Amino acid sequence: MTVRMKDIAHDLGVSVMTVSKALRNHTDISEQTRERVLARARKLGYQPNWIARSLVTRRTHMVGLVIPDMMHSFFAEVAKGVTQKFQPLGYQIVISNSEENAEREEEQIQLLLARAVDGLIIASAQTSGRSELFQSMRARKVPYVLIDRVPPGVDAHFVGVKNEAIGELATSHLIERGCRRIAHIRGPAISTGNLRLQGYRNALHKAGLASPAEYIVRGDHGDERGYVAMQQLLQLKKRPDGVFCFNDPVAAGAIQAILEAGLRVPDDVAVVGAGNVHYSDQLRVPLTTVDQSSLLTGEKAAEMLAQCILADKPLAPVYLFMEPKLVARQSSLRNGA
Amino acid sequence: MTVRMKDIAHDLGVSVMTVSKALRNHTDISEQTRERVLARARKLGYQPNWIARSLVTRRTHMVGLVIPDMMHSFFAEVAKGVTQKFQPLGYQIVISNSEENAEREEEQIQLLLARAVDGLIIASAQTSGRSELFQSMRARKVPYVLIDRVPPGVDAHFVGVKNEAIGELATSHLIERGCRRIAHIRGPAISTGNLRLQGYRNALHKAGLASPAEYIVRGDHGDERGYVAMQQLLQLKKRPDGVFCFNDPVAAGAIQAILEAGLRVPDDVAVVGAGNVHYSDQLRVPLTTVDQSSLLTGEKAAEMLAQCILADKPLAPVYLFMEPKLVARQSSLRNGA
DNA sequence: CTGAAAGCGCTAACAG
DNA sequence: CTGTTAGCGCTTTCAG
Repeated sequence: MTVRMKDIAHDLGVSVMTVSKALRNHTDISEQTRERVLARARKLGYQPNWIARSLVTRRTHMVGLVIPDMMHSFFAEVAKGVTQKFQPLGYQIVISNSEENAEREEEQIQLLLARAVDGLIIASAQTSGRSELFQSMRARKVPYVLIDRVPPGVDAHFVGVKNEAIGELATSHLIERGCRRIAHIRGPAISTGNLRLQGYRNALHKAGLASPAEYIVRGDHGDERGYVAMQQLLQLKKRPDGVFCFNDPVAAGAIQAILEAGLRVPDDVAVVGAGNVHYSDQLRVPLTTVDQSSLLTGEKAAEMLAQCILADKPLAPVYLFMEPKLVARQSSLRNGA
Repeated sequence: MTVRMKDIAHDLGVSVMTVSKALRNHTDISEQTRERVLARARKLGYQPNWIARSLVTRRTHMVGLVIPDMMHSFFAEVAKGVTQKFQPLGYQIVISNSEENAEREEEQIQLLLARAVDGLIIASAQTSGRSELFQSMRARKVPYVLIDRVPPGVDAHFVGVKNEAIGELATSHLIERGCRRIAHIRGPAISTGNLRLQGYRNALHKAGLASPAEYIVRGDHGDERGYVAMQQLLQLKKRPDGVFCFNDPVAAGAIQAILEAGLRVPDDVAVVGAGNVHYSDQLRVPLTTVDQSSLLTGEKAAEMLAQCILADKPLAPVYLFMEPKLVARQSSLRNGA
């Protein structure tokens, strides 16, 4: 069976308490007994039982990470950032997949709370103002940090990119490159999608360009949807000469549709994505995109959460909005300006 | 504070035991009291404390997943498969990143054991025969399933692809397409890398083709390494006309090197990868690759582990080797045969 | 410096 | 059907 402190104590003829203290480097233990305990522990291959320890200390040294899709390379990168920051602190990460489903997200969070994780990092899939969930979390005093998306009606720690700026950067870039009929394949109706759309509109407005309603089509997250959305755009009488896509997977799908239609990228239609996923420079047409510091998002969220956990009391919410950066590549490289 | 069973019991004037049984739908509780308990629990927003429960039941309903790199889309896909299978069973996944480092892997596994996970799924980074780790796991009777790689000297449940077949499929394909000077950018010195190399050799041998030593260069996992390795190959007097790359990221790097050298893919050099990562058909040159059923790997490993956990005693090791499938795309589409 | 007492929140086993 | 007793492995508190 597994060795317990009791076993070590028994072997050495000391009390369990002595063992406990020795193992945790308490000061009020003689150097000699500490050595004896440590030696014995090593020989028996003792591993502390974290379950028991957690029950009394009320610390599990686990943090929950709730994301909508681990296959999306943005979230994978965030997860990596979070892990990198927390692993050295002795924390482990429990990952939950909400599959972009608000109810499942809620279930998973409840489960994580039942497991008494020390904190949570959440890329929320909530769309309507179901803020009870977050209120109940606050009531329980479980620290949490939101990332990427701002659920409606929630006021909490947040780390993400300036989404409106993404839309503006991408769209202005297309304008500079000489595009005049600029479409947008928009994302889902959550903060990221809405704000990028808003940025797109701002940029067009500033440049005095029109944005006809039919130039805005729904693309969601995936590349299949981007493909379909682009086909739709290509059938318009006034075909767009530039498209800003919600994210890189959508843009990849859009490019495929354009090429299949016998058109050229960027000469006939220029394309800009967002996210700068790590293979975006290796796509059929190297993709112009807007970098949103995915890894850093994970790292910053982890740091924030770690602070909350250490503080051991609710801290005033901190909002960290990161500045996006345009990464110009071939998909928007046209004769234009 | 958080509500405990004690609170419900006190409110209702019953014992904690009654509450406990009612909440877990034990049979020997009257319908009436069960209702009362459930109602009260709901009103108070009671959540069972899994820590306490785990301490006595010795079941945590957590499984550990140890992988070398969560950014590599193969492992992300595996993780997704594992999660999909386990989430409905009420299990949660603790993910640990070994960063391809054997010692860190060992630490992480020890930590997971200390957390008393019910089981483990491991893509091991062990290179030398340090099998003590796995022996100690067996001694502790923690069920575990290995995936993707077979560490030397370990005999345990396994799910992975037939790596030798991958090498044979890819290389034979290049031969069929008319390549005669076929190089290999090999992976790391673990089972996957070694076996794919072996398959490459087998195929060449069967076809009576030579495999000069300088045609085999080290590429490891990443695309930067594939890029460098390819540059090296391009400088040989007898330039290869076909390259089988350890995996798709490496192949992407190789293609980049070829194009930058002013050569064409596949006409000057044909390229085949392995893994069929989800963006491989959208690369600059759509990549011929060998599919290894990543998602299925995760799902099957999860099923296997779930069985072991349910069985509650050591089961004879089961080895599941999946059949790879060639996915022919443009990067190998040449005039050849 | 060491240890005895008490308890974290829950459940298994048995008694009523 | 309900409750009592005991204890999971550990730590906190406080007395020697």
